This record gives sequence, C-alpha cells and structure tokens, in this order.
Amino acid sequence: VCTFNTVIKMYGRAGKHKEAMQVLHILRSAGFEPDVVTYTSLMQMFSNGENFKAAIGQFSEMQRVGCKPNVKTYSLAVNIYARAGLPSEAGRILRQMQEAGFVPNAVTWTSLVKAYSKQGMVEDACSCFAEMQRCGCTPDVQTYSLAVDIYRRAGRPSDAEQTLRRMQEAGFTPDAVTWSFLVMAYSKQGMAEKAGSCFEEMQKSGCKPEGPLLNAVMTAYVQAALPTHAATLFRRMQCKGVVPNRACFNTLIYAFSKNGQFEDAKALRLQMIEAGFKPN
RNA sequence: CUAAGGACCCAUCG
Repeated sequence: VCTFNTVIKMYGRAGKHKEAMQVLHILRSAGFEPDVVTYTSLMQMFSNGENFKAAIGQFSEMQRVGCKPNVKTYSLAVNIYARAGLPSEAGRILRQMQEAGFVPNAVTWTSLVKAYSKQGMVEDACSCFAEMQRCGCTPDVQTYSLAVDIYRRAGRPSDAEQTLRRMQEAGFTPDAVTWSFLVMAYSKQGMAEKAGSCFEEMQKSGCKPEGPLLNAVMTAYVQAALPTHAATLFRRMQCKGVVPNRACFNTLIYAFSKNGQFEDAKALRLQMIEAGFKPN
C-alpha cells in the first residue's frame, strides 16, 4: 500500500488527478485496501487543485468505508474548508475530531484561525487563537504570523504590531512572512515610514529580506505616493545582493508609469527580462 | 524520505 501511496502522491503533485485515481483502482484490484495515507494524499491532491468538493468527498468516503481519519487527516479537512471559505464547516471538523478523541495540534488550530480570518471574522479568529492556547497548544511561528494577518486584513496595524511583539516576548523570532504581514498592514493604511522601519528592524534581527518582503515595502512606498523611495530601496537592495522577484519588478514598473517616468519604466522592463522574468 | 498549516507576483475564475 505504501508503494501505491507513493505513486498516488507523485501523480497528485503533478496535478494528474485521473492517473492518481487509476492507481487507486489498480491498488484495489491488486487486492489491497486504501489506508488513511491513501485518502489523505487524495484529499491533498484535490485540495491543491482547488477541487474542494472532491477533496471532502474523499474525506467522507474514507469514513463511509470505515477508514478512520487521524490528526493529519482532520487537520487537512479543516484546511480544505478554510481555503474553501467555509469557516463554520472547518470549526465543525475540529469539534468532530475532538469528539473522536484526537487532540488538535498547531497545524489544526492554525488552519482554523485562517478559516475565520479569511472571511473577515476577526472576533472568531481571535477567540480561536485564544482557545488554542487555553487547550494547551502552543502557537508557533506560522500561527503567530496568521494572528498578525488577522489584524492586517482588519486594517488594524497597531494590533498587528502588538501581536508580533507578543510573539517575540513568547520567545519566537518573527520570520520574513510574519514581517511581511505587518509591513502590509502598515502599507494598507498608507503608513510607509512604519513599513520602512519594520524592514530595517527585521534586517537587524538577522532575517533575510527576500523578494516578497522587499515588494511589500516597495508597495508601501508606492501606496504613500513615494515612488522614488521605492526605486531607491530597490537599487540599494540589489547592491546588497537581494534578488528581486517578478512582483518587485511589476511594482516598480507600475510606480514609474504612474509617476510619468516612462523611460525608467521601459529600462526596468528590459532589466526584468534580463533577470529571467517574462512580462505579461 | 508514503500523507496535514502561513506572505508577494504569475496562473485560474468572476
């Protein structure tokens, strides 16, 4: 079964749903029964393909045939409902999991926090984050990052920052993703100076500024009508060896165009191509 | 090392 599961996983990663399902049939005709890993792999495959109905279909099917989901399976089911924008269903799965005698872990809770925050349900997301801790589950970097994201979505940058500070007090080091949520929280409110100081603090703390984060800071400057700051930062970071990604180029080309700097925009487009990115 | 959670762009859909 392990062998078949591996093959299913590989087809799943390649997005080859039909082939994966064919392997499932071969598995059965070879006299084996799919196990919890088989079903979880299939759920993951459909979830990655954004076919949430099929993903949950596998979850139901396994239970129908008496294959018991485990913590990973339940966590994935919560995440599927989170991504599908169905937070109450996600919460239902977590309760169902507890009733079945399983203890939700950081992965499970993080998915549920995301389910609520994605739908803009700030209060529910926050109480979920609190309940997780009441249940004795310690949030990790990813959970804290999503907690910061709750306030970013809600347009509350100071609460976002407070969450990041609490995370540090709890002994965790914010990573590039955590910082990017905070930067975007400030960016959304036009608070470009705040975004810039986050960027500096982040670098001092030893976190490497990767493309997405650089883009978040540049976007903050552009939003605040400071395209020149964005351009300066872009060049300075390039000299420092930070590799800009496609998003950085797009942001800066947009900034130049909006500012009437068409020659700069055109030059950057060429530079973008040289860097191996195709303009769309 | 058979399966689960977080950011930007791209893609997709509206």
